[in-house]
Amino acid sequence: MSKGLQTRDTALREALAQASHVGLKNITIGTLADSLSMSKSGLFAHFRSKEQLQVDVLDHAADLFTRTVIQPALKEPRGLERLRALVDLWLGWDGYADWAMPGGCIFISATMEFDDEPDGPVRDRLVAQQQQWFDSLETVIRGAVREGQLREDLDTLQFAHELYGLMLGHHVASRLLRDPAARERAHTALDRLVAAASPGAGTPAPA
Amino acid sequence: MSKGLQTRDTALREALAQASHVGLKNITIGTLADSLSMSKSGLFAHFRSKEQLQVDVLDHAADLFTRTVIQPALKEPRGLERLRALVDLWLGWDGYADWAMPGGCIFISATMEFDDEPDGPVRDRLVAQQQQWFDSLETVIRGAVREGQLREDLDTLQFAHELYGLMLGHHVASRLLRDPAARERAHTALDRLVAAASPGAGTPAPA
DNA sequence: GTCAGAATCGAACGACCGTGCTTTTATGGT
DNA sequence: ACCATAAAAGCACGGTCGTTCGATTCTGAC
Repeated sequence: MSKGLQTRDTALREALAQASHVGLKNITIGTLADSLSMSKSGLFAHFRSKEQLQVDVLDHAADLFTRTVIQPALKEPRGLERLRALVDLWLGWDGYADWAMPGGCIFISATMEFDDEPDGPVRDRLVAQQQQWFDSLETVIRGAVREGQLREDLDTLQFAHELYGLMLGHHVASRLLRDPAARERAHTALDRLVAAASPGAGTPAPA
Repeated sequence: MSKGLQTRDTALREALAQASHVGLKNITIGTLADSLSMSKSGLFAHFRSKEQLQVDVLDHAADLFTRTVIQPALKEPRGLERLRALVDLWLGWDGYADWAMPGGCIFISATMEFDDEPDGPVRDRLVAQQQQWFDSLETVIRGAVREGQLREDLDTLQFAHELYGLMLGHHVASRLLRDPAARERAHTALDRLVAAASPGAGTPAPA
């Protein structure tokens, strides 16, 4: 790898770490340069604008997410086992303290920062990534359906959304409220979610 | 109301609106002053620091939340009816477009901004508010238990957390993904949550 | 070892940041 | 109508922001 690409990579790693706890909007070329013992302008040259840096950080994070969450989960046998592995890896990702993302999942914080922003390169990329993530979730869920472990007529997209909500709840409980029971609560919620989608479960309740 | 308090109130209203879409961290005395056709220093005098302004904005939002969500819900008969009313009002609150909070629920965005911040006046206030909100949720849920509409041995705190996760999911679906089905999905999730907690429902599934 | 090109630096820019001070203007009780 | 006081304005400060540009140093193929 050429010197330039190597520096760029190091910079992105540090930028991700900083973005995870001050927010993607609030990373600063100057602060980042200091952390890397570089000049502002020297660092700046690698990305041609702050906006581009933000997009690159998102891409870097997505790569990392794929390698540390999605791919390992795909090694588990298809079905509920894979789904549970995915959730566990996901919970681990959100708690990636000390290295990579001391401030917790960057996609969650970036979502809240850019959700009501007008369209733009950063928001667009983020939306695309999240939609792709929902696709992956649905695929894994459908795997469990095909294995006969979840019921045939399950609304897999709804399931994916509820799973996502569960993870968001975990994020708040563990990070803001610092609740030691957060992880256990997430598992409980997942169990209930799976139970309601099991082939045995009757059509639920009155509206 | 004296002139000073009136100005202060107007300022807080505007500050809340701006904070809801640039984030509580990123509101600016200067921008805020311009929006109010005031001088920076004239506005600044009302709050003695930016940090104090942020705390005051949170308090202002909490007041508004109590008046528009909690109190109206308390007019419904205790039990599931009240719980569903609360959720509907809550969904409305998160979509308070055009006035008050064009950027969606400020507590959600503030949570993501301050979750991994060290303790401080702003974070502390936010945590206290959220914990109080969880208490209110639990109280309403317990009301449904006492009415015999939810089962006796229900873990009401777990229920509250899952309900909160559901709302967070709605926030993402409606604001980031702009999914028109977001509200319907939230209702579906609530139905499932209630169904699983109904007195009829058997002890769910294998671990 | 040379030399083109890549990588980095240093200095500067205009703009805006939060905050402190002093002065001007508006308010409202008497 | 007066006047103490409250509210707002004006101005300045040191700092940081993203970005530009020209000069400098380093890298790596030949």
